[in-house]
Amino acid sequence: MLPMATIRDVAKLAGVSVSTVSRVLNGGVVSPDTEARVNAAMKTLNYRPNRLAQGLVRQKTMIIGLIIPDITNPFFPAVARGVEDAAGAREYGVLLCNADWDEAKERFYLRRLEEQRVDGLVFAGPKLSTSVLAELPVPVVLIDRSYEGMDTVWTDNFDGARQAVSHLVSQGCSRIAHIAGPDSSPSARERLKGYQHALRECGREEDWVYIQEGDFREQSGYRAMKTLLALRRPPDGVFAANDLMAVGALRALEEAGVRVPGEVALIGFDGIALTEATRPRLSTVVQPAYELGRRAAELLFRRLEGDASPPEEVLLAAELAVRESSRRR
Amino acid sequence: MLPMATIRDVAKLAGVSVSTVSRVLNGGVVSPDTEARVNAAMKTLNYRPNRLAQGLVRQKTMIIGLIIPDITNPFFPAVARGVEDAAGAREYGVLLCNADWDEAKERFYLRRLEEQRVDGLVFAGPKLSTSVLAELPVPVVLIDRSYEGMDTVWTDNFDGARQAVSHLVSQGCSRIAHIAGPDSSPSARERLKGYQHALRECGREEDWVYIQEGDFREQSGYRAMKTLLALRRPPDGVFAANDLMAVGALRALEEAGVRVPGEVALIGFDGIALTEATRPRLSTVVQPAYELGRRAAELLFRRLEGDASPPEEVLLAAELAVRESSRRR
DNA sequence: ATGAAAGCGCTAACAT
DNA sequence: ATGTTAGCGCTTTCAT
Repeated sequence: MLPMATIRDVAKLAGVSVSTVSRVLNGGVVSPDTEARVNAAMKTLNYRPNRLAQGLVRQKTMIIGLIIPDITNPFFPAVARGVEDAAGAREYGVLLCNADWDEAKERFYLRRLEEQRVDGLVFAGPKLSTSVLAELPVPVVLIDRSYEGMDTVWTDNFDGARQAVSHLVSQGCSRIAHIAGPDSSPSARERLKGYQHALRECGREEDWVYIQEGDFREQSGYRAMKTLLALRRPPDGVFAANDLMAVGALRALEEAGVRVPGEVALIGFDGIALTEATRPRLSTVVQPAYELGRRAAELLFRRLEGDASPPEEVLLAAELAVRESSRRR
Repeated sequence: MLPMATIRDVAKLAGVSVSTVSRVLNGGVVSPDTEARVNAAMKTLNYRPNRLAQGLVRQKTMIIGLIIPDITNPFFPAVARGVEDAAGAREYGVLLCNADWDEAKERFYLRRLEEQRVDGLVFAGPKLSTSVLAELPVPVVLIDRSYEGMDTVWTDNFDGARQAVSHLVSQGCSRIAHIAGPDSSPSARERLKGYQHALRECGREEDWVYIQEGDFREQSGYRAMKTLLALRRPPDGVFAANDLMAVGALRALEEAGVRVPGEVALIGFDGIALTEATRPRLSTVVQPAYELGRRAAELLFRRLEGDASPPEEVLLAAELAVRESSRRR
């Protein structure tokens, strides 16, 4: 538990100057003989270079920030893991922040990360005005939300939703409902648009009456489905804007004794593990969550390495996974 | 995107010395008048104190490390969230590391965190020898594994397992199997012991022949259950050492057309969200994952505040959640 | 109440 | 090939 050795201690023990030690640390020219002595000294002192001090002079901390809404939400662990793997490979650390879909918290953590002088930032919070993000003194990559002039990586939510609805149509559904996400979420809005577009394409705008807004949580899917079932002519196909709400809808269906997919075909969005555990297994539009995180971090590192090309918008494909809850034929 | 203002810039603009600025920053004695001028200067320069520089002189970084096996494993997000909440409340940041149950990675990240001069560490990796952890120059709190002389917080795995088995007995099971976790996991070993103990208590050691070892993953639970079903006299009750393996077992049971809980009663361990999505819903022993993380972090902060009392072992209770997969009467 | 100056542990010119 | 030195941005005595 003694104070950690400094570069000075190493220098003294090895009988050289601190700059020589710094050189062996950072790969400068050093005679093999001194290098050996320095390394020996480092070992006996169990020396660890101080990243704070390095950061202060080099003006980089080798830390990036990651702001997400909530790591306990099943969509984000894979995102975080993707970011961490990309960072770890480059000797970067990741500072994790849970902002709870709360603008004040997003702001709070942003400030903290500024004070920490993180070298860059992956931001997956939906609330904070993008203009404040654009003014940050470090590169930022957005996840799941675009903004003119900033780097973004996101899933093609519009197309994913379109695929889901087309699939329901192909299964013979004639009244297709949508349990939408909160209007404040950019990706929820895209999914809603994709739903509307797909129906318009086959001349069925009248189904739009079956739109219910939820908040991405299981309970809201349950309630929305209850509402839909109480209609005079209930839908026979339901596209939920995320899996959690789809699971809630499934529960409502089950309680009402409605056969799935027989009477109502159901599909979700995200591709979380839960979808494989339900019976029937839940069809879903799989988001490449890990890739989302990894690509975002990799784009960030390209910026950190000096790439000054115009802002990129990386659009990752969503993939339809047809399982039991929507398969009728 | 201009370089961030320093304390010097603030001092100059406010017409005072840097030490005065530092005083208003840290609550020293300053005349109301100068304080106002300094604050104004900070605001116009959008000044953010540099935590690196502060850390270098104060010898603390306000960062703690968190080493876990894998954030995408459904048990850990809640743990991480607990740690983060406790840390955030004290203005600390959390550096997240995924060590993948891999000793080399645990070692690697440990080194990284040392270099980062984190003020302390919550360690949930199962592999690394505890003696190296005990020698760290900063306080460490272990999760889910105890070690003589170190702070630990963990779930009462032994008692949780005992509860699970007693419950199966009470449901009339006469041949109770255990799908164990890997022997390398301390908590898996405790659960196995709890299973054995409970059976011994009612004189049924003979059931021990029904022990199958898995690796905590879904697939291994599936395979273990297959093996058990192939037996001449298969078990009529199964306690899986975690929920993921229980889900796998459930799948095997379903494929074999075995009624659950009618012919085989099943119970898992952990209390992950998946257990509510299966049909039948999976009974389980709920671990207080969030609390595990929160308490670990809080114990760590007590140490950081100078508490030098003897090492603590915090044992959190596991709670039996009886759902459909094991309820027979 | 305020300022001057030393130093936290390191890197990066600049010398030699 | 190696050493000397001036900072990086801050806190903290010690003066005044």
